[in-house]
Amino acid sequence: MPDTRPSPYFVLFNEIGILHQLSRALLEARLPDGLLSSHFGVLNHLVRVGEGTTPLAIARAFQVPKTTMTHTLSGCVKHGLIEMRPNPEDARSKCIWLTDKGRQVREDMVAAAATGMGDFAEHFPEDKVEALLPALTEMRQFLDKARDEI
Amino acid sequence: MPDTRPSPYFVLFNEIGILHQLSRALLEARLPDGLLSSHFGVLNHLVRVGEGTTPLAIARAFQVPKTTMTHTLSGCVKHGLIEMRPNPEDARSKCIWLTDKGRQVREDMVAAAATGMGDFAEHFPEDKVEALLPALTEMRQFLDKARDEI
DNA sequence: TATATTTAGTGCGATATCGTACAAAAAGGT
DNA sequence: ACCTTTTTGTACGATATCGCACTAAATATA
Repeated sequence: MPDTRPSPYFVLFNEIGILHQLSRALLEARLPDGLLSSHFGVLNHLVRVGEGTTPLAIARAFQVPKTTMTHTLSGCVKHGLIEMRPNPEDARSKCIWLTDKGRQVREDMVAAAATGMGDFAEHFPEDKVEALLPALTEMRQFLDKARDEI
Repeated sequence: MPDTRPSPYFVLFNEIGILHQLSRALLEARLPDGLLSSHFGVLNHLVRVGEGTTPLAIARAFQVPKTTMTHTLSGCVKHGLIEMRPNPEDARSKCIWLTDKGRQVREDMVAAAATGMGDFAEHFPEDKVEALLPALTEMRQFLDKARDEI
């Protein structure tokens, strides 16, 4: 009789998958027209980490293949949220900058997401969430390294 | 000057997105040929929760749209991992059962994933992971309900 | 019973994701 | 300087995802 009790690791990654699914669906339900959670992620990243980074750096930050990021960025360009300038230090590369519209849209998205987050925040106060972050971040960093090695 | 410091909620969902990305990529790198993390999830679910459930119930469990689950299940059928029988209690519905091959493949997948999990388990012992699960599960359940209401 | 509403699953179309292969530039080795 | 290897971004094709619309069956209502 083989094991049917799942190891906590499977449960963990299963929960993470579902949480990702749910949070994405919930966010996108509140975003305007064709805006996607991936676009939101990029805009947020640019504001937080700083503009002027390259597509590859962004892809690495989100741990998605660079082709995926190319596609996502082209979607942002099509929506007029970002612009791609040549990289003065590397002719192969590009630099990503927010447009004014992109900054504005990001503000709106944050606001929209925040209202949707209200109920959530009531049940899960900031300090409770913050308590989770170190472990999750540590796991992320570990898997990040493992990805290169394994 | 608008806020650039992200709320812990954004960080949380960002980490979850990346963790999902990484764990999926890591798992699929160890799966045979065309097998996908979604297939693995379905097989695992059938073993854990029990066979004979319906496509819709599985879709709800993973919180994906039912069309997505239809597609995933048809992939499993094409790989000979599951079979769909008519639901004796509801002629519209189907019941999902593992095939012998499906059970075998699931065993192999679990083994393959487990070897890849070895390093991870060293750094994150079971009890550390278990300590995280209640909060994550609670969040999942909350968002689950919120999805219907909002 | 007859009709309306809800529910389960699927076909279809649009789009996202991602692996492969590629071109151009950069970096390293001779 | 020349050649090789690595790196950056992209085009392309295959497949996954998912919203919409539909059929058939079940359920609720008149």
